[in-house]
Amino acid sequence: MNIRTFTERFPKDLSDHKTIVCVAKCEIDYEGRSRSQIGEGDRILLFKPDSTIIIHSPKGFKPVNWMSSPTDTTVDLSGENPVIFSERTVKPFEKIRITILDIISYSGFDSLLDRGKLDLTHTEHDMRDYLADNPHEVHRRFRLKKKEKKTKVGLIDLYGKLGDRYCIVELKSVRAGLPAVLQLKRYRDHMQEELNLDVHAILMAPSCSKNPLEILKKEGMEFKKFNLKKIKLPEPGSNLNQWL
Amino acid sequence: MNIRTFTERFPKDLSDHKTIVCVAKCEIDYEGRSRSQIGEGDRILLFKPDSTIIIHSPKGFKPVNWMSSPTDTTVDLSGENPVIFSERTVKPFEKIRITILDIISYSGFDSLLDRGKLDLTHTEHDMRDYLADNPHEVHRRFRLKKKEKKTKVGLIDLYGKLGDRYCIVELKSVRAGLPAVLQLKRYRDHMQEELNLDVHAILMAPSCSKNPLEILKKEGMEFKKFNLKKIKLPEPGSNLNQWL
DNA sequence: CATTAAATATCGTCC
DNA sequence: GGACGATGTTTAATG
Repeated sequence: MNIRTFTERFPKDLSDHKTIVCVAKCEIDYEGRSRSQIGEGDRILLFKPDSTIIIHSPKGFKPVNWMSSPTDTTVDLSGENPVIFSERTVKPFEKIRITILDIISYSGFDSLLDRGKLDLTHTEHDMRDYLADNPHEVHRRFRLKKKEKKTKVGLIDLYGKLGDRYCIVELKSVRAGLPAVLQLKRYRDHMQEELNLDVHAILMAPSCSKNPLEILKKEGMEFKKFNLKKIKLPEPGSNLNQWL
Repeated sequence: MNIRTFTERFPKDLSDHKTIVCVAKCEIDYEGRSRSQIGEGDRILLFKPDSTIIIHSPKGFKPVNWMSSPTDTTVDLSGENPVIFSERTVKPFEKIRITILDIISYSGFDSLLDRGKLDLTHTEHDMRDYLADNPHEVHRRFRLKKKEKKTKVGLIDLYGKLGDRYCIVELKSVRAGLPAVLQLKRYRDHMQEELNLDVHAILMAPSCSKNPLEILKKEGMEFKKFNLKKIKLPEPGSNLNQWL
């Protein structure tokens, strides 16, 4: 595979919705929400049928550059090196220029089909539903009044009462940090102002950072350990299994 | 390319640090911080030399599944279908199982080389440096005392004085929302407690959401519009040009 | 190793 | 389309 073959095969524009996987030595310039430039190097270029472009360096999780759909992508073959040029057609307006210096591999696929639906569980959403169904795991006397109660300063995960005292609960499926503690404090302060009553606030998470935990306690709020991993939840795919 | 060829080519373990790009019909199971399952579909599988695995569906920016380096990845060829199994060797422990149902394309690359260094500009960091050098753009009388001042409740972007009054500045390179406003309020409240003095607080960003802006004003803080795009900054790559 | 905040964050959902 | 919060966020900087 060389550049000549590339110029023959790469679509003039990508409106034919092919998937293209190309390994190439290239340079890349980007301008949009920020700007970037990267010089010569070998990268994996992925052009998706929905016009997404993703460019990976041989290291790391994050693409070195990318363009989110929808984009207009064309290739200019008039110069010495092919130049792929792509512009995002909606806000935020961004553009990228990929100068192809050498083609290492090129493959186009006409009809990749993925009807699979990702079934993701054990997220914070599952935690919230589980505790709404099992309020005693929040507190022996907790009675739920509302899941995801909207307020002017944000969404309270669980809202209810402890005896005749109001109680709000903030949930984190991963270790809680300062933002989580402040989020809870903000909800509590807002509700206390709203109700003109003392409101009990509980943070539930598998763990909490040290400094934020101190702040939480100083503010008279409560931390309660809760690990989603220890809870029996339907396995991913069980929604399908019901049909078998 | 068929499964037999795949079983011949795919390394028994990936310790030889090849880059592998493979398009395959597959099923994927993941378990770690959460759990996921996805049934049969055509996907692009990328195995990087640093043991990163990224799996893309033909749509969208985000991988449908992935594994961050470092991972131990092996393939089991004993059954009817090859099964790629990968485990993360450090926290968070995670694992993924990719069952290969059909191979559409397979390419291995021994020596992809990327020495390019991404030069990214027009980020919040550039905004902070620019305003530190041009304090009058914060306020006509602003005198900088410290960039990135550490406090118990976080990092203050710019810290200085307005006449004999203390002043803190929070910067956002993108539209500011509620978190930014509360971040600033937290810094201000902390500093006022610390100094036992009234502290002026300024939020600088290209724009600010409506509700947060109201809260900011009610709290006696100031919003000042600042758009990095309008500022002349060195182009990406200019750090290299110095040497030419 | 934990903490903290940025990111070209992306994505979903509600309004 | 804006606003808001979760994310298997990842990444980088810092103590």
